[in-house]
Amino acid sequence: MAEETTRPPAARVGITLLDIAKEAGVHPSTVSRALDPSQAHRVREATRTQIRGVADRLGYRPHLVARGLQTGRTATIAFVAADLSNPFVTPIIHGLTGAIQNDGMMPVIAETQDDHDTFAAILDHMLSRRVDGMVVAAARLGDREILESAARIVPLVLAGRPLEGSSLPQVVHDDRLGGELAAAHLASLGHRRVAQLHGPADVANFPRRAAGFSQHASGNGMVEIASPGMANNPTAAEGERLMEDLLATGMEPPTGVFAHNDLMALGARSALGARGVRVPDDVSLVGYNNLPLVGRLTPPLTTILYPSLEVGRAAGELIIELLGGEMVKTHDLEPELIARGSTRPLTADG
Amino acid sequence: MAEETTRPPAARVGITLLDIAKEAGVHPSTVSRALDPSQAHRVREATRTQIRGVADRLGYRPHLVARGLQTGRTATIAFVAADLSNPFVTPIIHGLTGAIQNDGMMPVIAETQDDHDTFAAILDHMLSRRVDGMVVAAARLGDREILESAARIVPLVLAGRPLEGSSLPQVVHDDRLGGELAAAHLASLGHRRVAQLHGPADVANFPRRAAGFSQHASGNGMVEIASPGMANNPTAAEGERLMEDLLATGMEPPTGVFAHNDLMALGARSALGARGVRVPDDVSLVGYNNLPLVGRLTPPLTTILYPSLEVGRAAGELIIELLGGEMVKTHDLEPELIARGSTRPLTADG
DNA sequence: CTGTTAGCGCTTTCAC
DNA sequence: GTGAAAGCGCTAACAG
Repeated sequence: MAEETTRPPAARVGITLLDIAKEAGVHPSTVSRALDPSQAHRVREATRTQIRGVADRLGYRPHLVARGLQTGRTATIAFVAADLSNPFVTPIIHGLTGAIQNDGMMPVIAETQDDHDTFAAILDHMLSRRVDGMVVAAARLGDREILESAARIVPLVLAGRPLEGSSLPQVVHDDRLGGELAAAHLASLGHRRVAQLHGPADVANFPRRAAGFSQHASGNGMVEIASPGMANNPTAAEGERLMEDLLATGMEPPTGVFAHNDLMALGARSALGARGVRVPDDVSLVGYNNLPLVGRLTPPLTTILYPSLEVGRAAGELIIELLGGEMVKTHDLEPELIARGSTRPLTADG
Repeated sequence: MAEETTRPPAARVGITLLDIAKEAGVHPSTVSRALDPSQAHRVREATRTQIRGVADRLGYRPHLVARGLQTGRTATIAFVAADLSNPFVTPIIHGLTGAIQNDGMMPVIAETQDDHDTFAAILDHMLSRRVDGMVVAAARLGDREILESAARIVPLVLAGRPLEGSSLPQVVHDDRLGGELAAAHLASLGHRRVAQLHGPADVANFPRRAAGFSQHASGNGMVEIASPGMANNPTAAEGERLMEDLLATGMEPPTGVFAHNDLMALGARSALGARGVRVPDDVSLVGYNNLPLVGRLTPPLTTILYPSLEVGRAAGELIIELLGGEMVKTHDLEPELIARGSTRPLTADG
């Protein structure tokens, strides 16, 4: 005994396939087919255009959550950064977004703040959201297990920060070569006494840069002044601190300094300026990343190009390949020296 | 006649409530309650701890998509930017993420590239995703209707870019006052001949900054040199172009220049440098935003602080209030002059 | 305190 | 070419 239909419990918020089906006098599944580009050919043309007309008129909008529950895919890629305030991550997000947006996919963003437990919680949460894939730019050495465990469940790509001793798919950048380029550049300018400002050791980029630099330096007769410790974070404040410590040792200062990233280089510049040491007259300074603005500093900063935008794009493409079951062809993006005004030839009196 | 159970069609990927229920010998809904903090008290303690034990042992992870379909909420906030490569948006994302991440919410990011149709498509897509709210930092004048139409469906907050003639909830920043501060600063340094480098007119921030500046300038006996057009985008390249055009007019150049944002100021600096015009010796230069690095330029850039981080955070809080059905108390964030080395008192010979 | 039942909106066999 | 029926995993009435 059919009663009058009662209003559904949840406030009706949108048009559903059922609404269209009723209006068009067909079955919901027919509407589903007519509206799905890959199935539309199974529906007679007349029915199809009629259905589409009704859908447009009613302002139908597919319910991606419902579809996701059915299909198991959410058209969503997790992007996990350590610190969103680092200007180095923005271009990665930018590249990633561009690479996946065309496929209707979008990144969901979270930030670990370089805390392991937060990281673990975020990975877990992303899995609960059933993201289709993850791009991780937050890896530190201690995070390997949680990352590999997540990667067993969903395609996961490392970008921006590599991970020592892991075989996870990643967008590879040759940090070691970057370090070599920095040393080679200083060597070519005649510098002999050099020093590095080290980024944190558990972020794999930095030890690699350090190794490349040291190897080239020692192989070319340069003297590398032992560094006064290591940055806790790769920030300007830490670069400033390290540079101060170096100057405070009282030993003869280096004529060439390689800071492991641009932010640290900026901090170092401040420390040098405060001591009356001029760049590049007294000290040549090399950074890493080529952040958007460093070319406009006075003097403009010599740096190693890190192709962030391309890294983000490559990560997106990699994820999409992985989703399509394709072979993972690991992308490989080379560093490049950008010589600018913060380095100059060592003169006789320098 | 019970046959042997066949494998479910879709590859089993995770533990479900049903698995736990079977294992624990209770009904799925009891499991649901036991695991939901707000319902757990309705379950006997013994049952509850047992259920939780089983859940932990099995590695249960709630299926947020399924939950979302049932509850109508996705724990997701859309963030729509015009251009993710503008360093001005990162802090907004950062602040937003921080403000909502504690509630288990995360931003999904998309980029309009300042294209109206792309914008419309993105809004539509976000609605299809059933995001719980939207934070929009991409509004241009022509986007009003699509924004208001989206706002009728889901809580929507404007941040970063206001919208003329709209009553959408927004994080308010007083751009007009910012313009006044710039003019007042130049006036206090004795500058009389001034000019503006205008950002695009359909991004509401810029006309407001312009109006504030002009009003204060004319009210204080300054002569504002007519600008050579307007930037198509608020970028360094456009700032450079405008500054070149201004210098190329051949008329006596201004001694004080207000660029509508820092990027344009940087471009202007390059144009000035190329002509041998020194900052601040010949021209005092004021920007807007206080981007992370501009304080470290030589000379450091005088600018108006735009509190991006707080804007992002406030937008997140506003959205959460809106979701909770609270009154919208519009946040209000003031500009602030940051006087640095790119401006200096006008000397007799200047 | 727990089980039953229904259903969120969609896709997807399987029939006809 | 279209309809029927089932079910993705969960929550939320309603009983008892």
